Amino acid sequence: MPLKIYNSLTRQKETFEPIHPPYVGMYVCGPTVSGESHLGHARPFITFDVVYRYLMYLGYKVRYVRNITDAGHFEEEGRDAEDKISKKAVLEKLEPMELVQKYTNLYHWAMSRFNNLPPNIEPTATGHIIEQIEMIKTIIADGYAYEANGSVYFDVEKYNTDFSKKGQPYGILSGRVLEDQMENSRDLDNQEEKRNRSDFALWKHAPAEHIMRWQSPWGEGFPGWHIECSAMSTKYLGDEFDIHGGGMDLQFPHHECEIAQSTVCNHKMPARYWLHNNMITINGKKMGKSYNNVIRLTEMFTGQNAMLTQAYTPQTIRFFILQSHYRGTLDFSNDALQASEKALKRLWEAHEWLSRQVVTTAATATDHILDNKVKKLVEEFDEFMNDDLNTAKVLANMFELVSIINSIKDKHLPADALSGATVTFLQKQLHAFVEEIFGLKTERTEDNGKLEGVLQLLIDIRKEAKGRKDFVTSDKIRDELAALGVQLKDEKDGGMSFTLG
RNA sequence: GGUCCUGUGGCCGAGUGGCUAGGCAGAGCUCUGCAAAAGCUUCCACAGCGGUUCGAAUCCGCUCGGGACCUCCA
Repeated sequence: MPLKIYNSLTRQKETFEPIHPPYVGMYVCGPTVSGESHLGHARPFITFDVVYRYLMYLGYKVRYVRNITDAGHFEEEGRDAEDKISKKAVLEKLEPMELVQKYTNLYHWAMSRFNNLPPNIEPTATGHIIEQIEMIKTIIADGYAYEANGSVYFDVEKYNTDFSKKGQPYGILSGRVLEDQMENSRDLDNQEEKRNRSDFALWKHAPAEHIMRWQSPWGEGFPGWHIECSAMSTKYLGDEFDIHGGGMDLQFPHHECEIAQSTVCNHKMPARYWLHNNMITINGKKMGKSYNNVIRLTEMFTGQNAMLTQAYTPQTIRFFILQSHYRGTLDFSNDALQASEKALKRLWEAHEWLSRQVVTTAATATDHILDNKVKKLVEEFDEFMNDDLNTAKVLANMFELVSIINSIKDKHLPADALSGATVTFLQKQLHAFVEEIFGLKTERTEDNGKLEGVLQLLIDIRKEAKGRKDFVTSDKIRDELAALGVQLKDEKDGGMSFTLG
């Protein structure tokens, strides 16, 4: 069964066929580094990290490009005509690039805590001003943009008229009809510069107080909201590439404008498959700055936010996101996060135990029904992922397997119930899906060597105490370690294990 | 106002018309020096009304509720 993904452009699931197999080009809209990332931002980056990992698992050679927007984008267009980044820089008495660097660093730190793989190319908007200007020049030359008072606007109506004939009207992605837009578009300042209200800026004239500014054929200014993605995706992935991703809220106008710009310049729809993840909500409302309900990632990790009853690890959040399908909304709550925390721990412990088992491949199964069930559950991992990346269903199967693994571990099921080949297959696929594709990892990593040695010593002493029925000593060790957050667990075979936190 | 999505058990969440998703929480049991962990069993469900169908959470209609986009937004 081949990979099928839901294409926002056609509004249906389609079989994924790369333009130039085995190569795959994927562009994902990255962050605007004018502030801290919040929980909502985590979703696309984790979702598309899993897409990236899964494509590689399937054997594709992927070039994953995710930009950093470190220039442009208005707080409120026209009102003070001030660049968001430069505005904040003034307030904080910082150099714009100092601010950009600070939030870029924070963003990279959060990405690595989530165990997101770095993209192959992470281009910045400020590093591609020339490419953007060149693209704007082409659009003007082709007659789809015009200059007004040092700014350049895209002529949406002309584009729509001409490209509707080619089956690609403005609004093709979001399903909007330009005529409706014209009537309902909100009143904005600087409208008088535009020929039509739906026209959007490619280049903005910089007023005197604007700090971030570049020379252009139209005077000093800075690029418009959408042109950077067109310029950078074209430069690194070509006129036509495979996958374009981002949050659903970018579908309009951002991705719609990207399509228009790129199509004029390159005479092609830029991407074949458009993937959009849904929003994270909180109390049913989208988490976003306009709603004043964001929880920043640093707050998630420390618990320092009034909406949080505790801190959550990056892996808990990653698991939480993977438990739902990426196209549905996902509601945040402490209860839900706590459930994820426990579930992840259970999954991880079973996976870890199983991966330590040495298997005799030649062994045959004594329980053929169970053996077949396990094989089926594992084989379905691929099947579910191929059905529009249904990570939730894969996890459901994993938990059925966790029960079986734990039963064997606790000797409720005989060790030879499964064939060696099945156990090896299970080990291999669990490793592939849990670690390589879902990108989950254990939280306890560093300085474990010495600590584990000390713990093992305590465990040995406790075992000896138990052996001579000195429960005062054994309970003391257990309880005091528990108070420090180290949980000891007696196992069936007289062994003992521990978990931190 | 326009376009679209959505309503699943205490909570979160999958669900291709017919077969208990799964997780967390609750109850009982097993194991255990006691716990914890784990296993087994179990409770709780498809917003409402009507229609199609042998059969609907799943298709259609209506009603009610929630949300997103139309403006920077992941």
